[in-house]
Amino acid sequence: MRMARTQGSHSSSTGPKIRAAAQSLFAQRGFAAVSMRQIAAQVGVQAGALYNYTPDKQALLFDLMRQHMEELLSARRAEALAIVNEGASHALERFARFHIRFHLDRPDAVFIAYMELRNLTEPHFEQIETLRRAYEQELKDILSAGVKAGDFVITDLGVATRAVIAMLTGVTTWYNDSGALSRAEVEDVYWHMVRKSVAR
Amino acid sequence: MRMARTQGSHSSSTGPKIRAAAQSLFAQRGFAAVSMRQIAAQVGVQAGALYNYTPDKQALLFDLMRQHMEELLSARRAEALAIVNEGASHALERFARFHIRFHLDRPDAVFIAYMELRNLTEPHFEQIETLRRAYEQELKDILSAGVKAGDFVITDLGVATRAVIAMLTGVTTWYNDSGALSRAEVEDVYWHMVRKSVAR
DNA sequence: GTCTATACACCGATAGAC
DNA sequence: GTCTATCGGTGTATAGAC
Repeated sequence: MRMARTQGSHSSSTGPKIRAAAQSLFAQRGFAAVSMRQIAAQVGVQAGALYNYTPDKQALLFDLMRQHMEELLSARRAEALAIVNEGASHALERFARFHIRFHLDRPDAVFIAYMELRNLTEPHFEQIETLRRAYEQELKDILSAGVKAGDFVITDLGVATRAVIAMLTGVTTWYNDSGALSRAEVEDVYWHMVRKSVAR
Repeated sequence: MRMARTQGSHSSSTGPKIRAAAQSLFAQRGFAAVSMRQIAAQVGVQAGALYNYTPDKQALLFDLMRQHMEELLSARRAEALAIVNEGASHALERFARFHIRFHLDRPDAVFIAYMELRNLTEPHFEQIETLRRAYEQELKDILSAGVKAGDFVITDLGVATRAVIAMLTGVTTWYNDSGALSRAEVEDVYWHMVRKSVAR
């Protein structure tokens, strides 16, 4: 039986809307628990229409994660490029504050990037992992330079890099804008701890 | 059509087997992506038999998480009770090494405890959260005592507590027994960083 | 580009035999 | 306590009209 068309936006902005809806739902409930029908409902289209924008559900997840990681890496590199010849300690402070700020600004994307890695197919996983390692390397280079300059004392460079990132990223699991501390105060607290953790 | 019985263990150990299978599968693929049929297949029973042991799928997840958190808390308290009158620095070292050891020994349970909180119903979530806060308090008490004694300098006690736990728990995301570092070496590296992060 | 409709598979949970 | 069988629902993805 043929039915009259009941809705449908024919909008050229459907693509971004799908991405936004998927990001919000994936972060809230998890990739596996969200259906294409739920994403479509949030956008205001039927489920079949989503396949004009993504070959499948998993590719939608991958696009979100890749965009997030590329944004993270390029934002970091842009900030690093703007500064030249600063000491290792200032570079570390810049990295720590950047990391906190960037992550607190994007709670949904951050959550997905950390929780949904196992839902990527192998080639997609590899691409995300490459981006993650490149970002990690940014911090590793700072720590390495600080050790060479005698500013830092670090037992194992790789472990220290991951430890600092884990500590900083942890802020996303508890920070709330309506809590007792402002973002600037949180940045300060973490920066002091990071600084001391690699100090002489 | 009635069929002949084809398998079924009638084993009294089915309960533990179900828990083990669920833990392994939930950790690998995520709670929402695992079906009761898959768990049953790994145990060697039919899906319906699982409901002799759990009222529903979500209660199975909760039991795993509660057991893990209770084990974590009681193991920590048992170790703390065995020691009296040690300084804050030694207490912190003990906590750091305990945390790393306990978490590296239970990668599946740890992964589930951190990733699947959102799949708990509200009353179950509250119970797990209470246990998590009690464990966090163990570290907070150590840090607090160290500040009072003048051993530590900490800007914000709550943030520092969460930062140290996040740093230590991070070891589970990369450590591999066949890697370059032994568990003892990893403990040392993290302990040195934790110690300095709260130092004067 | 979106719709309606549907193919085909799988889901959690339950009923009742043994 | 486990089985077989099934209920009612939902899943991803696709086909074809407009």
